Amino acid sequence: MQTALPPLRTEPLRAACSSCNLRELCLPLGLSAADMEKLDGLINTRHVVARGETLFRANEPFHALYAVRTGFFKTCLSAEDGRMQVTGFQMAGELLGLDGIGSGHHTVDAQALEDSSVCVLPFSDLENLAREFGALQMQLHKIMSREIVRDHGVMMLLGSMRAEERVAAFLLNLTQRLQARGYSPHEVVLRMTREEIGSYLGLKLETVSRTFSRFQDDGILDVKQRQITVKLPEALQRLVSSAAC
Amino acid sequence: MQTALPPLRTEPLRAACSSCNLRELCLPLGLSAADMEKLDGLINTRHVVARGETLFRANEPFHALYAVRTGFFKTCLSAEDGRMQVTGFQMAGELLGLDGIGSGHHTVDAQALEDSSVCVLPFSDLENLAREFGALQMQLHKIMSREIVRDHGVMMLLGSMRAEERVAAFLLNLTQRLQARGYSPHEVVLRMTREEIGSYLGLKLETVSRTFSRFQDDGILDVKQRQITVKLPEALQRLVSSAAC
DNA sequence: CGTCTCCTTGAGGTTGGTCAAACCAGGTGG
DNA sequence: CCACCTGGTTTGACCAACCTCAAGGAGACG
Repeated sequence: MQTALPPLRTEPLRAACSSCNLRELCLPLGLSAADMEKLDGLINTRHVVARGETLFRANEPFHALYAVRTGFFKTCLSAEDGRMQVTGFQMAGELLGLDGIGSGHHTVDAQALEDSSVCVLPFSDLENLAREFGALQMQLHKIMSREIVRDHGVMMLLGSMRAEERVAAFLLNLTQRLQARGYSPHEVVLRMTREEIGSYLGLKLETVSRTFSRFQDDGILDVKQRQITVKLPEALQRLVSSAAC
Repeated sequence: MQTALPPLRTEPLRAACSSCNLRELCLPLGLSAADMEKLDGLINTRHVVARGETLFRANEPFHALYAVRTGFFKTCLSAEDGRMQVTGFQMAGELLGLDGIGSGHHTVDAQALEDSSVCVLPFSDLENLAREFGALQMQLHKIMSREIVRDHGVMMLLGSMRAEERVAAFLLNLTQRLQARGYSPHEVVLRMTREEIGSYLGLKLETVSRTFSRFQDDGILDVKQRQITVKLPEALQRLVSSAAC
């Protein structure tokens, strides 16, 4: 728990969307070269967030979306009584802050799980630019819609899957996203604790740990602390898609 | 289960946003009179959906958003293995179809739980209009963002609340939305079955039923089938907000 | 009046939670 | 270099919340 907010390091930034190797995974997807340059003009700061620091917290005023450039985040919703629910894990190319648009203030905490950097997208500028060219508008709408669809998937997970299926689905999702970023889908280094995984999946940390151990006994995984080797991805897939049998 | 799709009754519509008594709860919220008239031009059809019929189904192509005019809907996500998860219940003034924007096809089934009618908002027209005037763009973004925030709340519910708290939160949410529409927050007629409530809350129908019975024994509710009288809303509130004690 | 769907209630079982102890890796300081 | 500490992880024993299965009841409707 941090009490004093460490000031975020802010760097002037020249490297922009048009030269970013994440552009096919991020907001600029589908934009023409000309449009992308206009988007470049909007992004003039990058924030560096050290592991453990928060990019923003619930109730802070909302000004901007953030695109993860490097690193790994979690978003966390806290209830009045102190309970926390991890609502997502974000990696390179993914957007943070969409929850703040509706009310004008953030509703979750966004915390870096490793040293990270983000591009700052001032939201009113983004809306103005989106009015200028439809491709950006469409891309923004798609990203928000996909976040809704992702959330529905998590509801399905939490509402009607058993512990094994939840963990399997979680690992598959993680490996697929890593693969889309050019990493091997077989080697995963977990950036989050068992407790954070458990919170996301609606399980206790002991259950997550036990499930990892069971998967290891079954030859599906190799688990060495946070280093996971997926030996039988198809076994995970089977667990997720036909578990009701 | 319906196999033959009954054709949706479509009516030409003159009554539009500017004269709709839901305008303060729906998309036009915050628009000037002039802007609202432009929005009127976009909405030229209304669909009538009989109880039990679907407005759209997963995998159908996405063309439009739908604003519930009268009636009540559920949205349902189905997994490959046949499991269903109710992802939401929508009442007058709420939007259906946001999930379809990202992929161009719907990802859930939207089924009417009572005879209902909706306004059809062709999405490409809506995007064009949103580019013309920022107030509409902003309102659309806010609605999508609030849907994301709502989903996060459901994750909290499913991930870290016990059965009693889930049911209490569900009833409170329902009564609050009814109150915003001018109904008494004490009298609720449930439009959905125990099984649908259970699916939404990640519980079995028997657990929902037992929880209702317990609340009745505790004097919090009066339950007569689907007619619920909330006698002690503050008891529900207490359950939701301080249940960890 | 029979049938159908939905709801209620009971008895018993299972999954995952709780509590507790021990382990492990990494960092710190003597 | 090693002892110690810390946060995170693993594992076991036990327990309870919720699920499963089953029977019966209440309305709605033809």
